[in-house]
Amino acid sequence: MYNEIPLQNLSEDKAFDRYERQFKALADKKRLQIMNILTQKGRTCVCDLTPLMGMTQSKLSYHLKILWDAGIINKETKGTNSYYSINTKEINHLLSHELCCIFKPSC
Amino acid sequence: MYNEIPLQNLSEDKAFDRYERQFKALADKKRLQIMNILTQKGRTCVCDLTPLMGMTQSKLSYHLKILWDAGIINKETKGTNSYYSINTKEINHLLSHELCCIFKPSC
DNA sequence: TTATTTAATCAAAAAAAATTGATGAAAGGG
DNA sequence: CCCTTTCATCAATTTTTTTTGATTAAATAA
Repeated sequence: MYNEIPLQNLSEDKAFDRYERQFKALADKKRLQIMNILTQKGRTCVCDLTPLMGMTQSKLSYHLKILWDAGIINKETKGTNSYYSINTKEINHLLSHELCCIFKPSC
Repeated sequence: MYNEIPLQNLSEDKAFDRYERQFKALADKKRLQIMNILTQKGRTCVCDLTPLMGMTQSKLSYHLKILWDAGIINKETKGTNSYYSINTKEINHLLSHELCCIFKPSC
């Protein structure tokens, strides 16, 4: 029993992989706070983000990587600094207008 | 160091708890598939969902509870059967129109 | 009443994600 | 060149989530 091939899981399967990763990236309060700060302050470097988030640099880098891997934030390196910002297009694609307001400067 | 109170975390803090739980509920491919089936078939009982998802009843109940606890699906019991359906209002509140189409019958 | 069906829950095990502290790499400054 | 700053990554540990199989409860049919 339960060994039969499920009815779904053929084409949507791949698409859901991406959504799973993106929702997973947002499924953490600390990462939501990071998103919110990036929304309010715009492009921000890790050194400024660290005291704002009150977490160690190592932990912050870990969380930024998860958001970046999911494609919902952008990364830009200048000298020794890394600047992160919201990937507005991707966020608009994913979230409701109301929620986008929490993660978008224009609201 | 790192003992100072973060700038944020005062009012948004509570709000993000809810979003964290909802994104966490969506952050799993199996649960996304459940959402998609409920969208396409509408109100469905666990006994019909079980073969569609190809998973044990125990596991399915676990995942349904996570979605229900997050408030993104509705539950209705009739006799010994439990019927689940999308909470369209909550999903519209959370997700983009494009994504809602994947989780909404009307598209 | 007894047996059956449906679905929720529980405890233990397995798997995945987060935290910590240390190390390493790259860019600049002196 | 040496030193400092900034940030990413690594390995080990801790925490959280998921899976599994068994048990329980509620409704109902025989």
